[in-house]
Amino acid sequence: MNLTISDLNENQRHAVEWDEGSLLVLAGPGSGKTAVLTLRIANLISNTPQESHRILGLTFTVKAANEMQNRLRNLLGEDSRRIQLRTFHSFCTDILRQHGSQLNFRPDFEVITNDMDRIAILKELNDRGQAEVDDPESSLKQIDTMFRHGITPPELPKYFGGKQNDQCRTLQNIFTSYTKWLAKENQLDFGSMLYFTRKLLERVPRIARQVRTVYRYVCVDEFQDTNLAQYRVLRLLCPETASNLFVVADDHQIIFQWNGANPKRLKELKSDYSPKIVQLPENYRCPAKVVEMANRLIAHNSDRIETKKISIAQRDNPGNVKLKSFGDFNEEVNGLISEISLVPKNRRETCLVIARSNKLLVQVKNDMISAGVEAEIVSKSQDFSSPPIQVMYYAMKLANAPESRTLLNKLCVATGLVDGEMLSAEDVLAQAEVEGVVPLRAFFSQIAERNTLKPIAAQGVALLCDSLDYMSFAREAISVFDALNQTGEVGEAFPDYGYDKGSWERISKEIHHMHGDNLSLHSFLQEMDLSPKAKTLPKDCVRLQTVHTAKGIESENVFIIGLVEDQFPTYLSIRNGDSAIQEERRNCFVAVTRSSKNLYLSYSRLYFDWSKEPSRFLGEMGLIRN
DNA sequence: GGCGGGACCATTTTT
DNA sequence: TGGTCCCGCC
Repeated sequence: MNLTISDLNENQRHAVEWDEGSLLVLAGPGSGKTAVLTLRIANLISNTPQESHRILGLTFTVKAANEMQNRLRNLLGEDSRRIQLRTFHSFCTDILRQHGSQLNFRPDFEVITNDMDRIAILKELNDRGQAEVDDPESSLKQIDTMFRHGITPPELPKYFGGKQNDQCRTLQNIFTSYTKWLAKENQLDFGSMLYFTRKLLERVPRIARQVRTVYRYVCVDEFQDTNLAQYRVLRLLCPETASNLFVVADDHQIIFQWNGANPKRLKELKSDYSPKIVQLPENYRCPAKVVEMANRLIAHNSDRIETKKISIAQRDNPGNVKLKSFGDFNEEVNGLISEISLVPKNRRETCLVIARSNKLLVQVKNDMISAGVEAEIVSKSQDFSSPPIQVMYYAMKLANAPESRTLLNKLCVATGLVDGEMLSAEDVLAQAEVEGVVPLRAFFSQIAERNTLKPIAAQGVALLCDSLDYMSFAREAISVFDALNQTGEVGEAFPDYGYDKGSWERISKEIHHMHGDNLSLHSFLQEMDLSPKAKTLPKDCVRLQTVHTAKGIESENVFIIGLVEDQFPTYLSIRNGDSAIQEERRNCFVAVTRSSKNLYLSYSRLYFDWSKEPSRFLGEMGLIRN
C-alpha cells in the first residue's frame, strides 16, 4: 500500500497533517497506519525546511524500520537523511556509541545475543565469588524481568513485599555484578542497552538535552508494544507534556505482555501527555464478515480504551469464512492439507497457516511435506548457525574485539566443524604470545597450514588484520565457502549454509542502505547482531506461523488451526484468569484480522490423546453456539 | 481382578 | 485443569 496524501481518508489526512504537540493515532488492523506514519514524517520534512530539524522514528522490528526507510527514500530522496529510523535497541546503541564513555563504554562494544553467553557470565561471576548465583538460568530470567520493567536495584525491595529480604539482596547483588561486568568487558545485551541508555540520560542531563535538541520530533510505531524500560527512555526524549510526540497504537493488538507490554501503558501515555487522539477505524484489509467477527470477539474484553471505535469494513470484498471440526488433530491436519491442495501450486505463498503454539505447526509441516505440499515454519534466529558463515563472522568479531577469549573459542569450534580438524584455542593463544601478535593473526597463520581453509588465511591477514576492509574479506570468504560447499554435482556440504549466506547478504545490504557505505566495523557488527536472521522461503511455499510472528502481516488465504480450549486460549491463560484470557482474545483478534480474503478455521475433539472443547472465541465470534 | 496413584504436558520470543 | 494408560499392590 503506497499511498500518497490525495489517497487518504479524512481521518488519515488529519493525522498526516498533524504539526506540533502530541498526537495518539488509534488505528485498527488494515487501517494504513504505517502509511500514515510515513506520510506524516514526509510532510513534516517538507514543511520544515530548516536542515537542523531532525526526526526520530522508533519501531520495534528491524523490518518495520527498513520498510519505512525505503518508503521515505522514495518519497523524499536526499531529504530523507534528516530522518533517523531506528528500532529502540538500535537507537540505544547509537546513543551509547556517542556518549557511552560516561559509563565507561567504548564505541566498539560487543553485542551479546545468546543466552548461553550470558549464563556463562553469571557462572563466571559465581566462580570468582563476585555474586552468589545458584541457578544461572533463573537468575538470568530475573535480570531480564528487571531490564524489561526498567527496575533498578534500589527499586527492587518494592517487588519483594516492601522488604529487603535475603532473596532481594541476592538479586540486587547479582544484577549489580552483572551490569558491572558488562561495562568492564565493553559488552551489551538487549536488555542492558535500554538500561544503560536510561541511566546515561538520567545521570548526564546535558546529553539528554543535546539529544532532544537534535530530535525535535519523535514518532513511535506500534506503541502498544512498548515496555516500561522503553517508555522510560521515551520519557527522557520527550519530557514535556507539550513534546512533539506522535504515536501510533492499537490497543487490541497487545500480545507481548510477557515482554512487558501492558494495556496500562496507553493510559500512562494519555495522562503524561494528554495527547490529541485521532482514530483510524477504517479497515481496508479484511472482508466485512471478518471485520464483524473481530468486532464481536474484542467486545468481550474489558481492558479496552472505552472510546475506541470499532473497525469499519471498507472493502467490498465478499471473502469466505469457513469453520470445520474434526475427530482428532491428525484428521484436522489432513483436512487442512486437502483445503490447501485446492489452491494452485504457484499461489501457495498466499497461504498462511496460523496456530497458537509451534507444537501444532511442527506436525502440520511434517504432514504437509509427506503429502508433497511445500511448507515452512517461519521463525527467526539471532545467530548464524552454519559453520562457514560462523568462521567468517567470528573472525570479523575477533578483529573488533581482539582480546575476547569467548570469540576465539567460538571461532576455533566453527573452524573445526568446517574442515573436520580440531583447532585448539590454547595453541592459537600460545602462538600469539610467542610471536607477539593478536590471536586473530595467529589463528590465520594456523589455518594457512590446513588444506581446505588455506585461501581464507591470506585474505584474512590482508583484509581484516591489516586494513579492516571487512566487506571485502566477507566477499572473499564467501566465494571460498561457495566452492567448498559444492561437494558433488549439486550436493551441499553444509545444510544451513545457503540460508545463512542469504540472510548475511540481505542484512548487509539493508544495513548499508540505512547507515551508508562507510560504516565502521563495530557499528556494522552491532547492527548485524541486532538483526534477526530469518530464513528466506522457497517459492510456492505455504507459510506456517504462530500468532505472534504473524503480527503485522496479511495474507489472502488464512488458516487458523487448533481452536480449542487449552490450546487457544492456552491452558495456562485459563488458569491465570481474566487478564490472561483477554490477552488470548487479542491474540485471536490478531489472527483473524490477518486475512485479506478467505479465512478457514478448524478445531478437533482430540489433541495428542487429550479431549478438548471448542474454543470460547468461536462462540464469541458468533461461529458456534456456546 | 480391582484398586489407587503417578505420569503424561506445561505458550508466545519484536531486539 | 483435564482422560487414559500402566504399574504395583492387595
